[in-house]
Amino acid sequence: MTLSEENYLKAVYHLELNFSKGVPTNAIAEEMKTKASSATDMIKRLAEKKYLSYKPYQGAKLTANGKKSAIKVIRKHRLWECFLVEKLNFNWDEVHDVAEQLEHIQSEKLTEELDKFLGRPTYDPHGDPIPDANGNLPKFTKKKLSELNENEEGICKGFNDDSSSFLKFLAKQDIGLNTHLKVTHIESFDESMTVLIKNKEILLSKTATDNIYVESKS
Amino acid sequence: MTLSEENYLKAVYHLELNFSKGVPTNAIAEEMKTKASSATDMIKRLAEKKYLSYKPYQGAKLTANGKKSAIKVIRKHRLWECFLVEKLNFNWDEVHDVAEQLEHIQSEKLTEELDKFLGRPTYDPHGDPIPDANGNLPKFTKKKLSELNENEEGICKGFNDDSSSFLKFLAKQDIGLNTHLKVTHIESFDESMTVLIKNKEILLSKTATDNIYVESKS
DNA sequence: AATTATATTTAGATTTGCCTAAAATTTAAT
DNA sequence: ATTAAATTTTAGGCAAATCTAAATATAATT
Ligand SMILES: [Mn+2]
Ligand SMILES: [Mn+2]
Ligand SMILES: [Mn+2]
Ligand SMILES: [Mn+2]
Repeated sequence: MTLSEENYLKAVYHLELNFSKGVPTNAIAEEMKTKASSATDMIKRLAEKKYLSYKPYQGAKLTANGKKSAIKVIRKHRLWECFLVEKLNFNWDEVHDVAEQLEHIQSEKLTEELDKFLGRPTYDPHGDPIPDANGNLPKFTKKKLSELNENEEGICKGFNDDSSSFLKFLAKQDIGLNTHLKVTHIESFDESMTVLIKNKEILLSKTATDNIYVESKS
Repeated sequence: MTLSEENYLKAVYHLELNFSKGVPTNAIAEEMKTKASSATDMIKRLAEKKYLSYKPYQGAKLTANGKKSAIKVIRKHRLWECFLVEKLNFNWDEVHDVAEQLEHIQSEKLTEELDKFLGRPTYDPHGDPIPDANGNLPKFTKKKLSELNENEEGICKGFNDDSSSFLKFLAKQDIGLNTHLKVTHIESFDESMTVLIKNKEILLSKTATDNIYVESKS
């Protein structure tokens, strides 16, 4: 499997969480920052190789095989992110791009030994669960911050957007993994939220609260 | 620079040690396990990009720029080999192929932090010197074991052939980095050597002694 | 139901890296 | 100095991954 094929599989895997039927070509193209025609070509190749099923105009669905392959790549990505943060002094907002490269290194032994070396972590620096060697993901009851009601409390458990700009924004607001927070007010007209964090009240847009996962404390 | 371009630069760098004029196309092709025609194509591209100078039929010579790029890749290769052996329990005879992949990861910060994490090592698990961030190599007065005379003693400091089969052969003979040895006899007709290592006498072919570097103890 | 708009696919090109076979050049041997 | 052998280059093609522009299918409007 080529590097590009792996990236497409990963993209489809992530998108399947948001699409009940097949994942549309356009969604895949957007995720891969490429054109729909390129996506079509690659989807056909991956279908040919039995990594996904595909009917023209009906989108793509990963096969069991494709899902397994995607999860392997995601496992490596998240393990490397742990390594960079915990061993090499990287900040959590600067690991993603390097992990995008490291996730394609092919060596079962390397992945296994890295996992062992890191103490078999279950979550990456962004709170995302790390699949084990068999592809099993730890259970994860995540809820969007935007789903909390006024006066509800929660603990930050992850983020939907892994981009450096969003993570830097969070750092500036003093929001990190396991940060405790309380919703003090929801502005009805634009759904923006006032949140109490470490004795400071901060205002978060709906766009922001949609991308923050919390464990409801109730 | 593409992954393939980096590998060619590295190949030319290593070959320049054995060729006083330009490195012949055939030598590059052989090192890259490809055909002379492919090598010609790539040499032209690298010359176009000013990584090497090239006159048809006269072979290739790295420019200062090309040499710098090659050394950067070699630095990463050897640092990763240290990491695999010292942190991830790899055996020295199984790190090369994985390092061939890892050496292409692009991140100045990663290389620098890895170097720091490993304690700024100066030699890799095979005894090869690791260039520093500026491309400077530690001085290295290596001599082939085959150059020693009868009754001379030496300390093993590195190997020319990094292949798994050769390293496994060395392990079997109990030869490793810093192993002390003494030449007890040289068979004149085929230049094979009898060497005393840890109170055992073993016979080594010329092919073997040409690939073992020692520091003469005299 | 017909029309318009959107999504998707196909057609035709481009770049990188590789291949084989044939031509050209350099080197070695008669 | 010719001829023969080895090396190197050129010519022509192929597969992966991408692109733009045009054609086709599906979805939304009137
Ligand atoms: Mn990431
Ligand atoms: Mn992550
Ligand atoms: Mn190596
Ligand atoms: Mn080495």
